[in-house]
Amino acid sequence: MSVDRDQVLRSAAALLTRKGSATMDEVAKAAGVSRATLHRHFAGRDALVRALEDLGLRECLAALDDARLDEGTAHDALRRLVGEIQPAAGLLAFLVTENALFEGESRHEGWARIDDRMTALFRRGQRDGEFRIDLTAVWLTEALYGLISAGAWAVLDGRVAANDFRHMIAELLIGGARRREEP
Amino acid sequence: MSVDRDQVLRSAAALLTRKGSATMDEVAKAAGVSRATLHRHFAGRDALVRALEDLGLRECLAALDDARLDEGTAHDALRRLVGEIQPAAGLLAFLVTENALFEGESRHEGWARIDDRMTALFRRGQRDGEFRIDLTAVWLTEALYGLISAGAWAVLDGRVAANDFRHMIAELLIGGARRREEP
DNA sequence: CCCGTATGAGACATTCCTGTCTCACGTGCG
DNA sequence: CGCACGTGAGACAGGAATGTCTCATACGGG
Repeated sequence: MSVDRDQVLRSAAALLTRKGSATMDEVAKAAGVSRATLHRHFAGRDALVRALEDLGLRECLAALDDARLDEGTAHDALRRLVGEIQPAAGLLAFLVTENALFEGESRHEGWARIDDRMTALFRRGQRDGEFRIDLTAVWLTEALYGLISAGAWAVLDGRVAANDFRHMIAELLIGGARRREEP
Repeated sequence: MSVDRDQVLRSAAALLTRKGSATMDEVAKAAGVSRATLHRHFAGRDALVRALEDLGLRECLAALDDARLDEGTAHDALRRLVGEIQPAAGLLAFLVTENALFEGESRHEGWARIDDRMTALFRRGQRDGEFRIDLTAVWLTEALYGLISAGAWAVLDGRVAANDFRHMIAELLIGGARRREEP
């Protein structure tokens, strides 16, 4: 009977990513609830986006924790991260795209911490000689966001199987598209 | 005196990518023109998005032509493509993100042709043994879109230098982040 | 069983956006 | 100079979206 708040947010993210001008009515329909109920849970569009931020932030932090980024090789940590973050990929795609992460001129504070942890992973990989250094850690972080978003959309559109999400993203980011003699 | 139509469209794309719910008034302000003038050039929001589609389509097709995708190695063709498409990266980021490319259920016809040409490049690279085959050509195409968008945003935010755009994207896509002994 | 709780449907006033119009101003050209 | 053209600023009505409200209904616990 009770509405699944997180599920509503996920539907909203999926819709808003593809149609940023969607109205509250459309969001409600997409989530399968009435506009009245949507308003009971989220005071307005701003509150809805805020809630999306919060949920995305929490899920990303949880994924970062579960991925144990400082254990093992940076390669393996990155693979774990992509796998752990997959459930939040849709939310992430929305948040990365939308200005939601920016307040004023600088990035959302909580988001900056996520950025930092990811960048730190790439830096560790570079220090340990696992990652090349001509591609900056900051760029690798941005690229990871971009690939996760692209992966989320590709899965939604049926262009990539959900089961391949982790492999496609992690292997492309780590090893690139070049064919190699030795694995 | 006369308004630069393409410049208005580029400003609109940059704004709409980050704030999909922006109003015509905000678009006009961002482009540095009055709302009246914006309306004189684009009948309404739909017409504006249509014009964005057209411009993006034209620039991407031009980039594809100039990149001569079927000449030389697939690696080099990809590098040329990324370089040629950089001026259109902002537009592309908007079009990839927004539902603009979808009409009904299937992708915009003109866009499907661009997709095909890019995918064909990756397939050629796979046939010639340049690209690995465990990452599908369709995914590599999607990933290229994602990386171009991420690159456009990173440049806009000053996180990556404009001059590094081509290298960061092409090298990451081709070679990945892994450090190698032999180049 | 009955009551509390949460939802869906719809009405409503208000606010905001849109699309169009008019008028004044500045620029370029003949 | 005088004219044509394009623009900025603002007013305006119409419409769409928002936010709030009421009422009926369905479910679930006590």
